[in-house]
Amino acid sequence: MRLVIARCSVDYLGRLTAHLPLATRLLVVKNDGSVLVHSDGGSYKPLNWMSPPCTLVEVEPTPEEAEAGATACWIVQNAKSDDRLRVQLHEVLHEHSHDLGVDPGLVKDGVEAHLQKLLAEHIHTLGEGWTLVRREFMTAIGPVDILCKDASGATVAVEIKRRGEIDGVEQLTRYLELLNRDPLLAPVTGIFAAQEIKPQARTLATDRGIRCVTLDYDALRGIDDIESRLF
Amino acid sequence: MRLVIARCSVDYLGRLTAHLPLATRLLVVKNDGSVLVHSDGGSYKPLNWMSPPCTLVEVEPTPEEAEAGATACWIVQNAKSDDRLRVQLHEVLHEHSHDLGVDPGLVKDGVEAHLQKLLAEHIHTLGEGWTLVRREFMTAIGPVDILCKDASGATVAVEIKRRGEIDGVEQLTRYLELLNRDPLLAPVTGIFAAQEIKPQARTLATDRGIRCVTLDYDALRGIDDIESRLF
DNA sequence: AATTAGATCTCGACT
DNA sequence: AGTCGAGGTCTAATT
Repeated sequence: MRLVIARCSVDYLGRLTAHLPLATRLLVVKNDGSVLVHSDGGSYKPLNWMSPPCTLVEVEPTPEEAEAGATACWIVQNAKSDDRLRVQLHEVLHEHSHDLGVDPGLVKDGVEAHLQKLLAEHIHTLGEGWTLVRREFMTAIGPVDILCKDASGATVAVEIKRRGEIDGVEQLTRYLELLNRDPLLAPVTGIFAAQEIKPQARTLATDRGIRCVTLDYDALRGIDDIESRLF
Repeated sequence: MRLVIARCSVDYLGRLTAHLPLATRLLVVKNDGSVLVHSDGGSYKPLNWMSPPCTLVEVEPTPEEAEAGATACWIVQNAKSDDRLRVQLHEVLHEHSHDLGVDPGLVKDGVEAHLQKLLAEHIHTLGEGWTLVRREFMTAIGPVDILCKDASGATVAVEIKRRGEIDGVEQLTRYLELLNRDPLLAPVTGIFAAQEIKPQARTLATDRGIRCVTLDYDALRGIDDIESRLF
């Protein structure tokens, strides 16, 4: 990894064109040739970048660029597309290279998968006497998160999201349409379950007769802990 | 901006929990307190990070952490949520601070807006004798990208995407439903136009009687160039 | 390899 | 401040 702090201007040419005027920025060149251009603010997204696989070549600035003050020019070319980054270096203020080695990588504990597992294990939180049919119930257009039956034995399809938005309701609607064509299952009703449900999504769901349930992740985990302590 | 290359381990606690085992990484601390943890590969996304607004405090490692080799510990706490990053520093290999100042920001030239403009200007590419009604035709649920009339005078709503996926078809369907309630416009048919249309989206659109059109950005630009040269 | 759904999405525009 | 749509999305899982 090579770190350069420099006064520079940057041009990107590819799926769009973008230009960064002359300013002081951090340039990170990774081992795979990829480049990040960061300013001293914003979030983790760089102002500009080139994704691997790509190659960096250093060229002489054109007479016009040299006239404007450029001392060097990087051309970063993507190997698969014709995306290209052109960095004009005017003044290098700091430079350091270091070999980091290979990273062991991130260990994650997901949320939506965990929510699905917890809710499937405690399906009675949806209603007294409810029973699980199965998780990831397969249909022609994809898996339904949870299929279960209410106390009367009627089928219910549950769609789970971390944040419930309008496209989640659309997705569940498509599943319900399909499931209701199956005489062995019909009539199938729907539950839209999420940690947080956006007002528009709630309105659309309610309008379509889909029940909305707000999931409390910590509470579900709590139930889980209590029950695992009991048994 | 503060750059640190160090052997470190990182834990994130917030919307999910994640752990990075001990390894050599780049730590970037920006002026607003935000932190990026980068390895020497991957894309522009850091292995782990904390978005602003947040504060970084350096604390003594716990006895257990010190035992394991930690010499310092950063706690990066988000100011609005309870997201938190804990960085255990085992060995600092390089450190450098630099004031970058405020960045003038990125100048962009978008694609979807440009596609919409080009198609509106050359609406006849959709069919002989077609005429533009208007771009961004406003409805109660949002603007339709392009409203036009075919050679027979029938109204057509066009939804434009760079990449045509299923939710774009859903969006156009909602517009068509609404537009067809207006007796002055009905019957309104739909065109789903994109540089690239995913098979599932094409199937759904076709099933609903929506015509799919693949847009050639370069060709449209070409027509534009030729016509501007002619006139 | 291609497709799809999720993301600690991020980012901007608009209400 | 919240919502919505787009992204040079990126990324991981699955077909």
